[in-house]
Amino acid sequence: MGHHSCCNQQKVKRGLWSPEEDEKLIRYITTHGYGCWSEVPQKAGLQRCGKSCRLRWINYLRPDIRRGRFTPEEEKLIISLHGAVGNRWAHIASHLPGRTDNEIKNYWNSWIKKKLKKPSKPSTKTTSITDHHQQQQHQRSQLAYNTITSQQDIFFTQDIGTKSQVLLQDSTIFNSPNQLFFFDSGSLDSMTNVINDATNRSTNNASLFQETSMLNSELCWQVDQVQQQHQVKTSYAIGMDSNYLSSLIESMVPPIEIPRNNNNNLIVGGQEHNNQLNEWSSQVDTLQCCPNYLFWDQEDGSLGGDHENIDPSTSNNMGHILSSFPSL
DNA sequence: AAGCGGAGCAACCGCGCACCT
DNA sequence: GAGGTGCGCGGTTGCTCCGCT
Repeated sequence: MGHHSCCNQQKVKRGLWSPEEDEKLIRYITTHGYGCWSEVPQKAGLQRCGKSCRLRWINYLRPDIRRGRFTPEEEKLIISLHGAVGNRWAHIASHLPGRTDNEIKNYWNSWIKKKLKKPSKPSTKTTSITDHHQQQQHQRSQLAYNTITSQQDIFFTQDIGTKSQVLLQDSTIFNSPNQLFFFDSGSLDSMTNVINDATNRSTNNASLFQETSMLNSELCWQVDQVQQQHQVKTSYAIGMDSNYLSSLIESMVPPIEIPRNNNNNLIVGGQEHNNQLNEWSSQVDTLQCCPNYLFWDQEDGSLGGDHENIDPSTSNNMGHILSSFPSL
């Protein structure tokens, strides 16, 4: 990849924009539109590179920019979306009209720093979260849980394992009656196979992971308050990226034997798997799981709309999910 | 009042992707 | 297909402001 020619010019100005420059840019774009950004500075009489003009316009000068404090609703949405898509600020911003990715990013960075400085609520139940990254994720999850207090909270989450782990650790999380969790999606074939396989081999937990075939199509995991004591009555599992499998299974799988061959590799569908499946299954092996945590019931609700082709990795689809989300 | 440090935020940098030639 | 260019995005930097000592 070569350098961008517009940014190599010696005479381009950098640093803060003056009001005169702002005015020139606004005047030009409002009359001509921006078209090709690399041509904007020349045509607008600015000694800036096109990139700089674009950034200034998008992040500051656009007429539809909303400034000022983030509302609690916006905060919640940011938290939820960040849980779902991570640091994809542009995607998050697309769900917050008038807010820019830069603004959200800055807000998150300062906000998260502030929150993390506060001593986190010590967990009453101890589970081996020794890894630093896991601790960070755990903190983030706790943060989300502590922050979101409405009755019907929605979590869009990538770190499904962390959250489910937290759920299992902390019964107070179940105090909210209808919490919904969205997970990023990916191929579920192998996971479904594993779960099916594991379920078939489980004698004591036949009710677990019922209807695992639905894993391929559904996207929501609903926690029902009725089932307190760390038991989830109605759970909808959904498309998950393979990256999340380990922690998910870690938290959900009942204490069953995962079939392995002599090389300690996982056997799924008669085939040996020595990839991620082994990673998570090894964690499963060592984790203490409550046998009655999860029930996978037949899906009887719908997120609304046609989500056959949902690709949660795109903001549009996430927007679709959000907009079609049923009011509970 | 001056110095210092942290918070907030605007802007830059570097990379990846898409498109065009 | 390869190279050039434009755009968009996430990460980072550095400036300004403000509170504290």
